[in-house]
Amino acid sequence: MSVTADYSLTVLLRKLGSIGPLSPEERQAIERLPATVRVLEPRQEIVREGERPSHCFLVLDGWVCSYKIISQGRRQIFAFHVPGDLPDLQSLHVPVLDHSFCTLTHTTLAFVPHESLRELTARFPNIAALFWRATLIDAGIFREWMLGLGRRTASEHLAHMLCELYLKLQAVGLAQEHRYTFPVTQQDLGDATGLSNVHVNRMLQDLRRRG
Amino acid sequence: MSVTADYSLTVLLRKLGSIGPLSPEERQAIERLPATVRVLEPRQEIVREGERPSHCFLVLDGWVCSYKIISQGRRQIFAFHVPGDLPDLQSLHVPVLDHSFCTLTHTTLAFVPHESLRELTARFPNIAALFWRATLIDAGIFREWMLGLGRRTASEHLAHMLCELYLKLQAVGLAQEHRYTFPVTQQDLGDATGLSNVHVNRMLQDLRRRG
DNA sequence: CGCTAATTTGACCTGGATCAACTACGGTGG
DNA sequence: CCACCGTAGTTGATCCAGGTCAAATTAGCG
Repeated sequence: MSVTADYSLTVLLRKLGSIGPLSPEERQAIERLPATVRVLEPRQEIVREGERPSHCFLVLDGWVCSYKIISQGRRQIFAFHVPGDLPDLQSLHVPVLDHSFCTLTHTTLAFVPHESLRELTARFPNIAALFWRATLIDAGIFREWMLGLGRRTASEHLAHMLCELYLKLQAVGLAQEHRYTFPVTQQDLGDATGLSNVHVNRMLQDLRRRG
Repeated sequence: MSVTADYSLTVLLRKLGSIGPLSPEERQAIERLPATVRVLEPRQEIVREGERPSHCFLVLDGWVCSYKIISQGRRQIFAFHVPGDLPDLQSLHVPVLDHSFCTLTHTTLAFVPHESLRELTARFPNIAALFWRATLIDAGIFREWMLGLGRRTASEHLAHMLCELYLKLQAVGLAQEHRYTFPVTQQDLGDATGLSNVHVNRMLQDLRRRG
């Protein structure tokens, strides 16, 4: 883990801008948020279930996922987080984390003190509303994942997830022309879809065959 | 569907009180919320995916669930809602619903205009914070369901869900001494756990056998 | 070029689905 | 009071999507 002072929070502006309009003052306040930047290797833990973080982290570059592990190493991934996301925003309101976060790729994160975020949202209710809407959008994605986990076939589920990620990346300008780089292991994809890595592999081949 | 003027929102006080403290003024403001009460039969739709509701509904009595249906009648239930819950609170911030709600039992609902709720939360930021925390708690439950859908065995999943419902009912005083009435069909339980009604039946027998 | 992690392939197995019958039970109407 | 019905709950037989295990083949990468 290394620390650097050179960073830019514009990717957050882009994300919030895709949810609703921001005034110039609001943009400025966001850009001036104090942050500590850290660069992490792939597969490193960021915060663990049970901790009480004092900062939220913003993904500047790379991919992160949230997950939980139960007995016998069974793991369920709940979400993939891409640049612009604030994966543990909820720690502002629920002090102890009920799940963990780790990196999937080389990743750059900006850690912002809870206190600064609280000031920001108190001063700009509109930003608070955008954060709130962002979590409601995430809840909608959760529901879609549940539908896939419970009631879709393996290939439907995978196809749906790939499309969803395309849309998510497109919103922050990281995907165009129906293409994007997908730096996730088939094992991880399995942990997200509730499938085994072997079956993920076979279903992906099947989807490729069908276009 | 019948309409009556005789109702009490105290069950909401109880629910919010189990999340955080409420001042006397706040309690009063909640009790004075204008509401239209309706009594519904079991298995009736309340609001459907795609609608733009102008009211939120509060469960006063009975059980409600949120769900989505995909091709070939496959249905996934996302949550069970019991008295004190405001299942579609999110419609305050995301105008069009992405899933549906229906009753499971004879149910009494109070419909509260969005406008009144917006006034309430604007006037009492503490109430807004409690609502916000309530949705974060729900998100935590969503994650637990995903874990069950994706990575737990059928019996683990069922057992977990039954325990969770016990705790939820206990919070509003509807369960004591490790007992509660569970008015849900095995078919519905299957749609919540991603299992078939037949397998739910067998797993319940198995759990009963083991205590 | 060698090492490690990821993907792919094949053989075989199993948890849970499906289908179909049968039972229990609370109405409801005669 | 009983015959009839519709809705859940049970049970049994059979099937298959997806899991498990293990080995083989790439893909990176220092």
